[in-house]
Amino acid sequence: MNYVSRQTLERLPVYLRFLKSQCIDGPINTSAKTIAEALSLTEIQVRKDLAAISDGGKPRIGYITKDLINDLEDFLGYKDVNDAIIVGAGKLGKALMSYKGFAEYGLNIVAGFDTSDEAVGTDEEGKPIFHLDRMEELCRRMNIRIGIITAPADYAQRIADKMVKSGILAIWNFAPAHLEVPDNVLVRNENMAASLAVLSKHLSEQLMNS
Amino acid sequence: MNYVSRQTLERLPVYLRFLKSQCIDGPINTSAKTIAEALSLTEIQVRKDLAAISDGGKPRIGYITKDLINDLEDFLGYKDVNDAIIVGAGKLGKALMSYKGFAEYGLNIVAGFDTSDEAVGTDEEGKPIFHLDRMEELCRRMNIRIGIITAPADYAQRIADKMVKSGILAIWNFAPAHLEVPDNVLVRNENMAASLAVLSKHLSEQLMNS
DNA sequence: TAGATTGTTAATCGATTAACAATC
DNA sequence: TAGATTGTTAATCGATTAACAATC
Repeated sequence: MNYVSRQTLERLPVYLRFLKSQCIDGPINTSAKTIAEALSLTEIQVRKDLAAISDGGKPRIGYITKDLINDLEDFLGYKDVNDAIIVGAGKLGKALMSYKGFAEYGLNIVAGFDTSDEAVGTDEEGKPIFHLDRMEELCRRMNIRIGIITAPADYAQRIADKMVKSGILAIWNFAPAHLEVPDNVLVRNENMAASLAVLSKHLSEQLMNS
Repeated sequence: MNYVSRQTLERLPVYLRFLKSQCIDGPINTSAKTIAEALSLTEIQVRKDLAAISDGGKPRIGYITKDLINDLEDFLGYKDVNDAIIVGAGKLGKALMSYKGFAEYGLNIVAGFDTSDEAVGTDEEGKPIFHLDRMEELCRRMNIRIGIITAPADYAQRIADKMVKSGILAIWNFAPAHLEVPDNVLVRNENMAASLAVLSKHLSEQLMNS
């Protein structure tokens, strides 16, 4: 499979979502132009992205929708299930635990962990919340590779350390904290502050010009 | 104030967070090197970013921590309060409504909206949840400019349209949907599927090489 | 065949990095 | 003064866009 840049990789699920959304009564073929227009991208970019992960479309016809969906799902690994655990069973943590949509992406959150007496021992949509002390053992036993951090920032680094020790290789970090991890471990920050900065900058520019 | 690229803008809150985290007993001065090492960035990048938004540091000394914090907060508008509303009072919506941390960024969620009988009429951390029909009137009356979408994808575009009609200029979209809005309105997608794609790609690469 | 659409090669654009002069 | 650290100008790098040949 070809090399795919970070930017391309992030667009692929967007293409897939669009293709699936039109699939029910959908056209047999879809052109790069159609996709580009629907998603406010350029035709050329869509073609280049798709060239990297599909066997290619046919001139004058476009891509076979069904095959393209298939290729995207293959490449993104949506058909394999990745088990994950989540640390921090506050409101955000519980919201993610009970979100049904992740199944579509092959993400399966198997359990939550916390240290508070209130949370530990309860369930969230049938998913158990254990004490943090039991995390390593469960991760090892179940071969968990993905960890999600929804704990307060002060604990984030310690949790990340614990995750690394438990064999986790990819961390999805919702805490406003920079995490230090070994090279083979990837951290993806869901950086709310960055998003807010972009929103609020746009706002101040808009209001300035009026 | 200088032009600041999207990438720089997204890093600024990270610098600010670091500076604040060390401020209590913190050093009077902070160098670009210190910041870069703490955040796994390069010195040069930090300097260039900071040059755009501060009066500058002093050779051999670095930046005056207190002033730098001040400049960053000014630039990012953390001292002004931006009121916002949120549509979709499910678990994620409620989690965001009750998150105290947004205050630090100058974001103030004033109310939630939903259509379900269960949610409408209730409170979340003292913030009322109204019926969606009342959104436009409240936005107009309170001059709301920021809207947050935490509703199912199927409703996202209709909600966005309603937000635009209500005078909202910046939309923070958590729904897995592409939104069409006028040019003067900015959409920031919190694209979970993109994050998962990056995590899962890393994982498959790591597991392949072992 | 004609023409729409693909994939690729080259050009452009913008962000990051390097080199270096300025200065406390 | 010497040397650490700043800010700026130039070089590099990578992603996007444009141009165009290939083809169904």
